[in-house]
Order: sequence, then structure tokens, then C-alpha cells
Amino acid sequence: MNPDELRNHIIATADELYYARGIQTVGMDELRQASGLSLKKLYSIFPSKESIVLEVMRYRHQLWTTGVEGAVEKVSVPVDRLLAIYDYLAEWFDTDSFRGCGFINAFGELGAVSPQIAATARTHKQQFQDYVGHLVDEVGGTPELAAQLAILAEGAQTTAAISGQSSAAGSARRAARTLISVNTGTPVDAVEV
Amino acid sequence: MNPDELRNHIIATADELYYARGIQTVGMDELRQASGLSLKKLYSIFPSKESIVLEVMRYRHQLWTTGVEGAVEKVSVPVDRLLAIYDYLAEWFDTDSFRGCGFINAFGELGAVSPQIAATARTHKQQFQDYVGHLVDEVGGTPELAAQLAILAEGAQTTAAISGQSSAAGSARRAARTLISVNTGTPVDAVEV
DNA sequence: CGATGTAGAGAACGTTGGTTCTCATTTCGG
DNA sequence: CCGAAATGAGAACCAACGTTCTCTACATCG
Repeated sequence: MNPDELRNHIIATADELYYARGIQTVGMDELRQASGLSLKKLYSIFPSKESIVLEVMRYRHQLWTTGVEGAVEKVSVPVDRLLAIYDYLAEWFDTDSFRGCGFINAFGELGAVSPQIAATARTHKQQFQDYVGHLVDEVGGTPELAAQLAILAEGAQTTAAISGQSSAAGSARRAARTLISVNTGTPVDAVEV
Repeated sequence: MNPDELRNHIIATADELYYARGIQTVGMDELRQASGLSLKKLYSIFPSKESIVLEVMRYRHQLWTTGVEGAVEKVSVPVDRLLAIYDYLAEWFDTDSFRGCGFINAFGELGAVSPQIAATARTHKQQFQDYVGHLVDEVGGTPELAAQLAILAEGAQTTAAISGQSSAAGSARRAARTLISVNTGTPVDAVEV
């Protein structure tokens, strides 16, 4: 493994562990074991656990962004592009490993104690909101609609995580459809409520 | 302080600390100091830290429930009773100490490692969904509408927490108004979108 | 007053955390 | 082959955790 692959291997391993069980629950020794590397190696690549956590968050942001944008780009009708977000969520919620939004989890666990983790989570959410904003522009919707649709996506994630209701994606999707129709002036009759 | 007051004092103190900084970040020694009691006393009342965490969650559930229901009961028009939830959220978000939903935070931090904490968080969310369901019944809405409105409330909480946008309550409220109107057949024209 | 119990302060205990160090082993250019 | 540098396994280290224990001081009641 070249250095880049090594870095990535560590980050991907850490991501899996942190996401599944919480950050503070997973010690460096467990990461050492799971990655098959020595502590010395880990610390020669990253200066501290916190730096690994931050890299994991960047990594997860990448995964999320490419996942969502990939799902959106498969669709051409603007309204359906927006709704593709919720379809993507539905797929994710049905994953075995799904345990909510990693950024919300990291923020709740360590946001109060690590400004960098808090900032990284905030940036992630901000970028998602901006992305929704662009898609909303495509359908001629208002910024307010974008805010509402982003809130629906957030709510679906926590509802699916805690209540285990992966159906939350469907509810969010239907709500989004309604809000888009009303906001853009598409006849509501055309929408199944 | 009689035993009940003592218990409550400990729980309220722990709640403040855990909510503000995360559960694992606050050690028993800090709770001892903040509560002004000895460790011996703490452990004579609660068998373990986890039991305190669970009591804190029950306490917070009480606070939340009485807060929301109190806000709703001040209003008589069924639609406005539903919207009162989001007004209540708006007030909460503007609180200095606001740091998201304590149940989501606890779930993200310890849900994977403590089944009891996970279950308590789930129960809390379930009860809120049921409550929204009752209010939706009052306006003649469908269960699907209730699910959508609950998702909006969840999303507003995490959006306000991470992005610091307390305006999320307003967006959620407007979205809720739209969804209620469409779902119950109230003319949409009567709604500012 | 003296014996008995209770409460508090904080030391102690055992474990675990993140991080660093040791040292035997390997690698590899000369 | 040989010596220098790098690597790996894991011990070591220090601080913090949750929990328990000790011991002193004080209250209570005969």
C-alpha cells in the first residue's frame, strides 16, 4: 500500500468503527487492531486521534456528497432531481449499518468540546443546504423552499435512526413533493397527498 | 432537602452538564462538585452513572412534554395547536443553552453501546409522534401528515443545533402550515408560502 | 459523658484512554 | 555480507474514568 492508500485505509476503518459505536467508545487500540497496523504507524501518519476524527468527517462528507449528487445526476426532470435526494435517503436507511447522520452524532458527542468537530459538522450541513438551494433554483423555487426541504431531509435521518422507521424517507419525500408543488405553483391536484 | 428534592437536584444538575457538554465528557467528580454532594451520597442514591443518565432522560422527557403540551394547550384553534409546536421550538432554539435534542445527542453518543439509552430515546420520539398524531386527528388530517409534521420538528431541531439557524423553526412552521392545508383540503391560497 | 452510628472529604483501586518508548527484527544500499 | 535506518509488537506512562474504601468529625441518644 502506498501512503495514500494507507491513509485511506485507516480513515475508512476508523469511519466504520466510529460511526457504528461512537467516537469515544472506540479507542486507538481498537483502531490499531481493526486496521492491522501498529500504533507507531498510526501516529506516524496522524498526530492525534482528533486529527483522525476530522479526517473521517471529511471522508464521510465526500461519501455523502458523491452519493447524493450521483443519485441526483441520474435524473433529468428538475423536480425529480430534488426528490432523488429522498430516494437516496431511503436506500441509505435500509442499510444494515445505518445509525443516523454521522455528523449529527459527532456533533452531539463532541461538538461542545471540540470546536473543530463542531465547525466541520456545520460546514457539512451548510454545503448540503447550498446544494439543495441549487436544485431548488432549477425548479424555480424560493430559498425558503430550499430551507424547508433541507429540514425534511434532516428530520428523516434522525427519525429513521432513532425510531428505526426507514419509512421516514418516504414521508419526507411526499412532504417535499407537496411543498415543491405549492411553492412553485404546480397544481396540487397533480400530487398525491 | 428531603430525599425527593435531593434526587431531583442531582438529576437537574446532571441534565445541565450532560446536555451542555456531552455525557461522557462529564465525569462523576464533576457532577459531585456541581451538585455540592459527596460521591458517597451520589452512589447511595443512584447505583451507577448509567442509572443517572437514564433518570436524566426521563426528567428531560418530562420537561419537553410539559413544555410542548403547555404551549399547545394555550391555543384552541386546532390548526394553531399544531403550529404551536413550532412556536415552542422557536423559543427553545433561542435559548442560550440550546444544543439540539438531548435524546438525539444521547442516542448518537451512547445508543450503540447502551440498549437502555437507545430504548429511552426511541420511546421519547415515539411518544412525541403519537402526540402529533392526536393533534393531527383534531384537524382531520391523515397519519401520514402526522409523520411529516414530526419529521419537520426533528429536522428543525438538528438544523438549529448544528447550523445555529434558529430560523429553522420558522421554516418548519411554514412548511407545516402548507402540509396541513394540502392534507386537510384547506384552500392553499389562504397560506403564505 | 460515652458509645454508636452517620456523613463527608477525598484517597485508593482497578481499568482504560491517548500517547510515547523500547528493543528486537527486518530491510536494504554499499 | 554489513551496518544504518526503519518497522512492528507491545510495554510503559500518565492522566482520567467509575466506583469503593478509609478515616475523621460530628451528631444522636442512653
